[in-house]
Amino acid sequence: MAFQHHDQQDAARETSAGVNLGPLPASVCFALRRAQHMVTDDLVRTLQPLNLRPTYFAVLVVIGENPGLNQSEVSAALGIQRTNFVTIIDHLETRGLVERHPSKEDRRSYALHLTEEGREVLNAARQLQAEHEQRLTQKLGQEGRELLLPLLRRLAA
Amino acid sequence: MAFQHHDQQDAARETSAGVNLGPLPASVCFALRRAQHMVTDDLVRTLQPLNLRPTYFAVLVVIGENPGLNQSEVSAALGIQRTNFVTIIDHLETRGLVERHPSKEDRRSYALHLTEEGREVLNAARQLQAEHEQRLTQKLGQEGRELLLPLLRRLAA
DNA sequence: TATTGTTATACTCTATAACTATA
DNA sequence: TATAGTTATAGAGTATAACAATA
Repeated sequence: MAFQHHDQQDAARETSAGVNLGPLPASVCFALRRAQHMVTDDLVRTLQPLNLRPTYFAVLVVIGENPGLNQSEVSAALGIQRTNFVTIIDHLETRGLVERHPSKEDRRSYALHLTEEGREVLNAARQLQAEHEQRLTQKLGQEGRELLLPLLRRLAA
Repeated sequence: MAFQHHDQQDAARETSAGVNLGPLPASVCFALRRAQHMVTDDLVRTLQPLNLRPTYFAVLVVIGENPGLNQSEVSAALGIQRTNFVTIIDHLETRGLVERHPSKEDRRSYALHLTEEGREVLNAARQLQAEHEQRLTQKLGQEGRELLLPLLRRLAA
């Protein structure tokens, strides 16, 4: 055949130190792991000045876009278990970025809202995150980025 | 309207529950996170019958392909810190899959080798991992997979 | 001095069981 | 009985500092 199967070559790829990694470089799981490590590290450093971890940023985004949701709704939208979400909201509330308002329809739940400072921090974070995203686009190319995102969504679906 | 410009809509995409996720669905970092979660879960379930986590599988692969390496070399090849690698090797040695042989050149370090059982488990794991990989290829399409891997490597570089 | 393996430690993320107060 | 929020707990993964033996 005219074109070679690069998958076969991938299977024998070596690191810079000459270590044979076998099938790992051709594995989507391990490639994802390494890419995510680098990208997350960059986003963590980018949001460092605001003392915001990526997950906390995502929570601010969702509450900012959908004020009044309760904890179960926000955590479900982000794929976080409600049990693990309590600590996150506790932290954001202690920092004065989020408020738990008593819900009028259901006295078991809280309606989540950003404070004024929460909105300011969120706006600053969105700016920094956009710069981080632009850095990735430079790495991938605009076309590369537009190819990558749908492929990742297919994997997550 | 029948068709829409999906690029623009990404920034306002909603979940099935109607929650607005703002810029998150257009973020490479968050898309990576979700994809990796799904893919890793599948690999974990796939290797479950062998009681092998993906990281432990990767360690067996590297030792199998490069017998005689020491702990620092294997851990560096996989991007694991040597300090965190100790527990991993302890576990694999206790299970009888890996042996630490005293190195003849450097009495500080061990030469790592698979046991016979280690080779058997590795072979079985490679078979299961290949099936997992094929499952992902069905999701992505062969072309999708060949687009995805180089993009992920560019991010990790 | 530098490196290999090691221990101790800590922080994040994730996962499960069980409780309380409401519905 | 089911759900929202909570607590307690445990397992991974990842990070740094410091030590003993050896180079």
